[in-house]
Amino acid sequence: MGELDGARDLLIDALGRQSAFWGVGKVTGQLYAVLYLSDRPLSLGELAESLGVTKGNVSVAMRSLEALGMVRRSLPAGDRRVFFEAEPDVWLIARRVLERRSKPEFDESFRLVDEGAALAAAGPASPARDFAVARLAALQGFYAELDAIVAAVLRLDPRRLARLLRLTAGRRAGGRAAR
Amino acid sequence: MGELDGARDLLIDALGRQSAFWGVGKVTGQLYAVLYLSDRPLSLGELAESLGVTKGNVSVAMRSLEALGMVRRSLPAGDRRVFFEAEPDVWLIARRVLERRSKPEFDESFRLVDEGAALAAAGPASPARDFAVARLAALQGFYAELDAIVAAVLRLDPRRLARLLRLTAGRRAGGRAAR
DNA sequence: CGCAACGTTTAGATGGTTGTAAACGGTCGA
DNA sequence: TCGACCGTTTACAACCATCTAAACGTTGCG
Repeated sequence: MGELDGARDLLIDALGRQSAFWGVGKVTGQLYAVLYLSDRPLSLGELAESLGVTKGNVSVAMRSLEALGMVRRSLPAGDRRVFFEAEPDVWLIARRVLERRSKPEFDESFRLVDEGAALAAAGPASPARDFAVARLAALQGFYAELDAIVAAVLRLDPRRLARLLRLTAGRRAGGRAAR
Repeated sequence: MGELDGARDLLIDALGRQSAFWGVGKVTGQLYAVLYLSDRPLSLGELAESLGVTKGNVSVAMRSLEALGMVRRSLPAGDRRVFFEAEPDVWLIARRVLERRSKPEFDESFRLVDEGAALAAAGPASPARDFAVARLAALQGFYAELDAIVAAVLRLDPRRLARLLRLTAGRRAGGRAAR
């Protein structure tokens, strides 16, 4: 079991870094790592002990994980404890996070840029205004393209998408890689 | 000029939100917004005044913006002031940020997962080990696919990429009109 | 009943980030 | 060479997120 524990510690480190980097808190990712490698659901107390943190800390972190759809809660009959198990489909998780967390923030900026572009276009003509209008139009184009990419990532089968992009990248953008 | 100022304030808000969301600090994005809409380079003092923050604050923020390749510094002959202008290619910026900031963090996690997978595979066979090995293999697949997507975004022309993905998405799911 | 186990909530400490204010150093013009 | 102007750096204050510890409410069991 030594190697398994070592592997688990490495994953705890890896996912803890990731979750901290994406602004979701360190223990959040660490808890997911523990559940991801566990072949049975774990109770809140077990999770707390496995990371050496308090139950209160785990309690709030699990709420975030549930909100992101990263874990499921199960309540066995005849047991007061609540058990958690990891959602194993990491692509599903990535899509959900992108959709529920990044997308709204992104859309709000998009809306503000649209509003600003309309406002600037309504102003009296001047060199400064023309410059700003052109810049805002370029920014709108960027947002639109980014939106298309995000939409594709959200809707396409990731395996197919990765292969498609690998092919296109290999051909240096220009070949027809359809099949 | 009223409409222009309004539009500028909206962009300051939009990009300030974005930069704060991506963990780069609020004023950083705000400063870029000011420069992005300015038809002439601005000095550090002008930037500080336009946002109502101190010059010291602007000084450090501009350092970050330079490190990300989001602004350029120009030193006109016969003027002690330093002037800044925005890099206008937002796709170029997005790619650079993805490359210099997200990619290393992502690669480090990838490496740790690889290491963990190798370690787990080396351990004595058991149901728990087989489970963990399978899970880690799935995670490695996820990272590999994600890597392919990121590589494509980094290398392809964004306009072509957006169109390609729009087409593919349209063929697979219902057509999605651009905004 | 009363106790024990469990998860949740709250108050407080702690650390990291972000901003200000002011001292500092360098450079140009008079 | 003096003085004014700029940008940079430093020290410090304010804030926000995160964690712990402990009180709390609930539930099952003897």
